[in-house]
Amino acid sequence: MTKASDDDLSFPQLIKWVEMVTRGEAERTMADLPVSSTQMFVLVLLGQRGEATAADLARMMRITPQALTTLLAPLRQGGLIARRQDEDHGRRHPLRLSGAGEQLVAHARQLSPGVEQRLLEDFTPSERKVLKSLLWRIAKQFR
Amino acid sequence: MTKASDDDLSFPQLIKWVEMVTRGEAERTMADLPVSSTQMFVLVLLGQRGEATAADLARMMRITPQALTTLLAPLRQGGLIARRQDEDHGRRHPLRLSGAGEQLVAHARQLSPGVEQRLLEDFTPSERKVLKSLLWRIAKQFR
DNA sequence: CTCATATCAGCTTAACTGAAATTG
DNA sequence: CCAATTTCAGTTGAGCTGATATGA
Repeated sequence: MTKASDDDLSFPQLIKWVEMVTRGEAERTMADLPVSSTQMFVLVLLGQRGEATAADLARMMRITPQALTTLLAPLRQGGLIARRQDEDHGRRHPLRLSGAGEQLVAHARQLSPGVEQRLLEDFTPSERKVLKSLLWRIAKQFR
Repeated sequence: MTKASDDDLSFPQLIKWVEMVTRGEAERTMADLPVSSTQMFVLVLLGQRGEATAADLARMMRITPQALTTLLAPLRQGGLIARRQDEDHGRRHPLRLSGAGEQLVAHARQLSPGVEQRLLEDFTPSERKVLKSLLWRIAKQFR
């Protein structure tokens, strides 16, 4: 039995640490992709949603709509995202992945298991499943 | 049984999402503290270590030593970190929390349970424990 | 009028690369 | 000479606030 070091860090700090090392690992693995890890996350969320406005995405990520506008700019400019005019609400512009965007997300997805393997090397399949399921329950609240 | 939506996102993306919403929650809770969430994380790591060089911290966080130098600047300038000269290795400068740094970390720690409670509202105590223990095992590899 | 959406402008912070000095 | 540590300089990305325009 180790000396209760699980409690040395609070939940927000633990998440921060794991995110930093995961991002480090992922960015080295996906260095040749034309988007940053945050931009990729926007694409992934959009792919999962099918269609969403910029305001929707900002709420899901808990950042300001302004921050999302700047995140979106290079993605639109790179042709990864398509925008249409909402028929009923003139101010809303629903977004979706373009064909190129879908391809890029699919490509990134193929690289993910390698990242996971390096970080969760000593986890059993069951432990991995439990971890992802618990994380998913947190994220889901912001879907 | 829900339709296996746990697999819709890869592990790196799940972590990214949870970190973003956690950071959002934590920064609103700790808005009056004089450091950002990343700066606080440096302080927390240092507090846990007792003493560490800038190069040590950079390795733990998987960022470049240069990035860490810039993170450190406001912390040293704010008197939250003390630096000493290593007797044996002239180039090494071990760091530790100052009294003010320790106080600030302790204060932030008091605010953490509120953040955790809002994010893990529907988690049982046992589920919270499992989650933190699994996250800790990932982070530990970079200690 | 008010609320939501979208976007422009300007700012700060947190990363990066490249280069240099110092020490073992 | 080489490797590790620290730091300076310059750059980019990702957040923020404030302001503005438009539409339901």
